[in-house]
Amino acid sequence: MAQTFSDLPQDKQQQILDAAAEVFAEEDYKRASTDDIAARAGISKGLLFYYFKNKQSLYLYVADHLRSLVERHLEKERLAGISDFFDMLDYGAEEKFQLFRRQPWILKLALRLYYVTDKEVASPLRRRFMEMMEEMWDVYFSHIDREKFRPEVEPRQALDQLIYLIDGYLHQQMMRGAKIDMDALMAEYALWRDMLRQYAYKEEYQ
Amino acid sequence: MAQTFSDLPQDKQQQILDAAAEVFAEEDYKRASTDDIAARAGISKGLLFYYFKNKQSLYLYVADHLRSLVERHLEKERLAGISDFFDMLDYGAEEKFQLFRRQPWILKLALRLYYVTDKEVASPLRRRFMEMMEEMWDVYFSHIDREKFRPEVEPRQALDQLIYLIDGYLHQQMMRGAKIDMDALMAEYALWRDMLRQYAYKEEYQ
DNA sequence: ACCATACTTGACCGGCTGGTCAATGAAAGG
DNA sequence: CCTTTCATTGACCAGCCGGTCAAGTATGGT
Repeated sequence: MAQTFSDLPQDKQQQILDAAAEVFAEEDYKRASTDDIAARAGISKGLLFYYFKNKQSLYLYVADHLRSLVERHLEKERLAGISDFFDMLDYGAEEKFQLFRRQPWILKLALRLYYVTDKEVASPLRRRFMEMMEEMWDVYFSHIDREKFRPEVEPRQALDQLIYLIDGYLHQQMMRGAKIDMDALMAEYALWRDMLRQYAYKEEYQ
Repeated sequence: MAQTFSDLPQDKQQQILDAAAEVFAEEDYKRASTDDIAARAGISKGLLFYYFKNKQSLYLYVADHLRSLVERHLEKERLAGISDFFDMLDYGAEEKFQLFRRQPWILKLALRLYYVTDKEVASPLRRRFMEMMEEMWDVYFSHIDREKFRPEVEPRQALDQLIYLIDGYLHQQMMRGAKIDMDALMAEYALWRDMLRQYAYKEEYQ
């Protein structure tokens, strides 16, 4: 976006961002039309392109906005006291589940972004997700207690596996066409966490 | 497709199917153009629409073709003798890895189809995947030895979890933009299988 | 009141693409 | 040959959509 957009009054920014997020959550990148976004935001298309160089940059802006929204939601203070890997997982999971339960559109949009394959935005989005993962690792997990792990198991690997499970599960649910049921997801999560702990932790820490 | 397409000589069918598969593997549903497909197949667009009612039905035809191709590849005789859940997993995995290693485009196309979000084709594709999963379950796993499982673990659940892991892993790899490394995937697979066995099987069958 | 600047509009353009169709060619049958 | 039937072509149409721009409106300073 240009300078100009961030100078707008909060509520007008919000109004445009909401419209864009809405349309981008409902439709494919290609099918999500800027006409539609402008109309829902109650502004002309010309103005939309006055704020944003093109559709792609609007898309990426929405993605960045979503990211910062999720990050802002996590209370960074509480996690300082957590040194157990699985406690940390629980903490992160709970915070996010809470957020998604309160504002389901966030999850809906996040999933769209996560599964985008359109070549015009896929690779910049990829980079963002990789960054987010790295940052998450650094902030949350880099100084957890490795002593509890079996020597042959890398904590990062265990985290990745949990991500895969969630990823695959959500994808499957999306394919079923069902609304994402947060309670069911939490139940599954608890199962996976226990399985992973059994696999990753030494006997005495189970 | 119409009657007419299946009456075509094999090599011409192949030529068109190959072109379509190629384009559909490279691009989004929306971006994959019928002009392009016709050109690559060496026929006119008019003829393409003479064979197929519309782009959607061509897409689904390609999907069905891929499915039958994969199914035909599995040797159904050998699996009759397998009653151990994890042996069966190994068997299925090996067969598919082999296929994908020999013809990487199959995996590439399959992934595109698997992650399609375009509303014009997403839901029919979904249905196909669900069917495939059910069929796979019936053929491969419905009569495996449940005795070895801990009573609280459902075999189907364990299978689903493995699927989630593979799904998530492949998606992550795609996001990295890397070509899918089949050897790395097999190594990961072996890990997951062992983890799952540890979790799902009674002590004495580990 | 005037002007300059910034904001806002919506008509418009051009490119792309799914799908159609009248016309042409080729085969088959008599 | 002639005719009927089928296969094949490619020009064409209509709709959609990203992006532009000349023109209009509001704002604020002087």
